[in-house]
Amino acid sequence: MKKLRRDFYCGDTLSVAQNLLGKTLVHITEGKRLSGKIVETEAYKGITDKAAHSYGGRRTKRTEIMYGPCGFSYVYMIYGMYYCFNIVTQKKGVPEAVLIRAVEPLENLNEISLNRYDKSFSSLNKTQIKNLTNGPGKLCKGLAIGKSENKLDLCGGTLYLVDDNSNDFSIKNAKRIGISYAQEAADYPWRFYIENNIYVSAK
DNA sequence: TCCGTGATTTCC
DNA sequence: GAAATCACGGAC
Repeated sequence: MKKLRRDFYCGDTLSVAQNLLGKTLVHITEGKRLSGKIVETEAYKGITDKAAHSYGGRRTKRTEIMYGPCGFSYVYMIYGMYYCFNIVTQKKGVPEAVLIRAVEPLENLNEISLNRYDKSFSSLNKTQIKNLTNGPGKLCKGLAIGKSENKLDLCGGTLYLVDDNSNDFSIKNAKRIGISYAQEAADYPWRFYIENNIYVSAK
């Protein structure tokens, strides 16, 4: 169980997005350890990617973190209600990132359940368990990732990834989700997921 | 399958 | 100021 070092996050964003699959996302909050295995990611290739917040070199207070060094978190709010968790890739000045779309909950299932539903894990039905963290907004709520988790160094002690040597799966790719406005970029197969994992948000 | 929710950022 | 937005849950 080794914490991933910064060089893991630095480099080609499409490669990092695939390498992230099977890794464990850990959030230490209020003395508790919440974690889940990453099963679905999407790559956002900055300047040339119409679906990215940083398309065309757009640089604002919100996107500033993407221009920094790799291995930092980029958490943004969407539709006024939900957060999405991204990992900044590439070197300083290149605003690319990987969106974590879904995880399989691993540790402290009861805390994750309370965060999501205000109900204990043992009271959940099958559908509720499946829906715990199978989407970008859901996993942020479940793992308690919000505004205060933005701009964190993933090489620190609060929010980080570990390698549990989970390699026994095959990777599928597909079009990204929810970006039909992005014209030709909407068809790029930059979504990656673990085949046959029930926590993947869509097939 | 569709629609209301609802806040932050960005664009004009 | 207005529009747009990398979702979700519940009503049909």
